[in-house]
Amino acid sequence: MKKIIIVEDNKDVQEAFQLLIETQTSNYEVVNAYGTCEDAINNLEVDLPDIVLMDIDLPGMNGIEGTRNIRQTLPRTDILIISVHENSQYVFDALCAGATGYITKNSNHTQLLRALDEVSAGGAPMSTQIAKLVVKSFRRESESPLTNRETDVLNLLAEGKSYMDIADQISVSKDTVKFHIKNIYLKLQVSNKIEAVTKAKSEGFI
Amino acid sequence: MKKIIIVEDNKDVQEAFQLLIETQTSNYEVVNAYGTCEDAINNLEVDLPDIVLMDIDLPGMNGIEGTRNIRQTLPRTDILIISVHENSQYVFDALCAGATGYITKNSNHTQLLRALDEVSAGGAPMSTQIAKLVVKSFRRESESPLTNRETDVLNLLAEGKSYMDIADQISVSKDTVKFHIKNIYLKLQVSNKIEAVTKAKSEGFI
DNA sequence: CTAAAAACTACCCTTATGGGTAGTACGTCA
DNA sequence: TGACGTACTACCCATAAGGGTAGTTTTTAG
Repeated sequence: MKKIIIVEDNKDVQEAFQLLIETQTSNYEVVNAYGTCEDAINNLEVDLPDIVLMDIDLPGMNGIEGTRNIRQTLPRTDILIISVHENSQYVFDALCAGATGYITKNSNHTQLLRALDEVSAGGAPMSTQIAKLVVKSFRRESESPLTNRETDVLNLLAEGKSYMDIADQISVSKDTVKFHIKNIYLKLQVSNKIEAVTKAKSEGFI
Repeated sequence: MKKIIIVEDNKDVQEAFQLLIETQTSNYEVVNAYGTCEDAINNLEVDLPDIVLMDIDLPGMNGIEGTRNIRQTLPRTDILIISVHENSQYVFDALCAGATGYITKNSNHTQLLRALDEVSAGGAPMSTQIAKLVVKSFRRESESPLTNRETDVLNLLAEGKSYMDIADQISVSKDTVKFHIKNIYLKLQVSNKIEAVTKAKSEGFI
């Protein structure tokens, strides 16, 4: 039997979740429900939840700070964010804070219960649109101003290779490598390796 | 009717997918199946697929390069990776290359068909363990071996500052900065700025 | 076919970087 | 109290990196 606590300030939603879990499942029990993270955190040692269902918009400490906080105390507890926000910043912040999954409030009952099962199975449930956001964050969209050769050179530079290493690897002279790098700096408006690599990475050129 | 192409060198798997899609769905049709990315790419303009089912281990161009390539030609086509690898590097590389979803080959028929529906609905299907990997990548767990001072120095280094810049900024001598950097290299087992910054970032130290 | 764009080579010069070695000073934990 | 970790300073040396200039060849696009 997995112990669940709910952190949700809207009483109706809180009760709906509780009812749903208690009537529709036999593997989960809601040991407590709180309206604020502060309250939940104060009782963590007593509740020892396996799973926390966490809202984001909460009075006082928000759900993301709460997530970070709870994970420090109970690192093995899974925290499932249930939020109205599909905004990418919220999602990433929550995941960075240590949330296990992120589903939206408009998910239906079946989806919520499946999410609980997925969490228990070591998974990371995310609603379709959320998963899309996460995947999108891995993608590079923008057009690179760099030529293929320059991109090759920059990639090697990013690996920590020296001019000579790069020259050997792409079979050109050291001066040619230097030439390409000078052009890269010009295009990216930087003046050293680190800045070039950092900028190129953030822009998705490499 | 969504058009699908399959890129998979194993004939049995290829035919299994094809059969599955043709017999179990009415919204999808397999317009072609190829054993290599090269073949698939050569026929892209003719096939104009809505969805590409892509293997990773392929003779010649691998599935990740293939994904990058296809996305350049047909940016609106969804590419669903179907791979045996649950290795995080493969997953991230695939997502970075522009894959829409990543499911493992041991997924059952229902899961594969659901993945197709999710892709069509604008989602990003991932099998449970894959989603977990992705979520984990947002997390920072490890303890930094660096002292506070070293971390400060490394952060400035990561901004592209020179030894002198850093010295001025933290009000120590250039030699002291050098000293810290030497220790950073020692601790991170690297030998230049780029490697240090890259490693520290990937380990979450900065 | 021709004019760019891209890739390439070369040389000069200054500063930055990385590696080695040798110390001092301060706080803390055993 | 004495070893250890941290922070700091200093000097030497070789090589890497960055910036400037001046060209040739190859590819690509109009």
